[in-house]
Amino acid sequence: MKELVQQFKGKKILQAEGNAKIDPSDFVNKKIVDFKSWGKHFLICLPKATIRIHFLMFGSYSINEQTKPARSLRLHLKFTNGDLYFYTCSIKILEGDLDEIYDWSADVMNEKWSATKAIKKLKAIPGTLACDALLNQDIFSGVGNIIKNEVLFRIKLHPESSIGKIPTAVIKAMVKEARKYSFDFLKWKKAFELKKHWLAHTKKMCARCNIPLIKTYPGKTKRRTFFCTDCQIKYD
DNA sequence: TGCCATGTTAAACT
DNA sequence: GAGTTTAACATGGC
Repeated sequence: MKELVQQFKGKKILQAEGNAKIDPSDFVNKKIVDFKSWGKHFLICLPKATIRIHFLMFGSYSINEQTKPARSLRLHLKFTNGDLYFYTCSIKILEGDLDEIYDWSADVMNEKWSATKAIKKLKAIPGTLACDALLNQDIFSGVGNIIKNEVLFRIKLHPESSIGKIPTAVIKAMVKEARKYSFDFLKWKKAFELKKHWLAHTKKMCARCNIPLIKTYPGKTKRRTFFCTDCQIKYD
């Protein structure tokens, strides 16, 4: 999405409407300074404020639709060269310096991503389970439940392993794979072949052992988790 | 056709 | 006050 909206960078917002809780009329006549993202946050930077979009579970967007979309419109921004539409998303206005609001080094897809800082943050929460740690947006901003399951499977780590008991080499592998898989995820999503590459998520059988995978809702996050009791090692 | 889920926040609880 | 649970959002996929 960030790539597709670049056509509106530097453009002035001619019209703004929608059922967002914030007043969209504030955006009219403001210029888009930049588009940024931090994990699952999409940021529309205006001169003195930032529009923060989060798509939650079912959010969507469209660009330059010819006919007015039938779906309930959360926000529509009109530009001289096209239109940007948002549906079913959370919209919030951020005031102040984004560098103070966001830790860019926590975003797994950001160029400022720091594996070293991620490892330090993990060391500070030894009692946390691996399945919860991977979903912690302050450590792995951008990682969601699918990526969690796939990363754990790929590094052969049991989701209920305690962070403090996991060997350093495996922690390093987790941090490295979280970033790598996120880039693969984007690549496969663009090719509409995301599911084709799932090895654990929603799977019935282990791709390595060919034995049934376990499906549970572990940890504090209680999110759907698929894992193999044979090849994913539990450290506790 | 009904149920479930790629996520987060805030209110309502304990 | 801290921690936990529930509701809300609202739609596509299976």
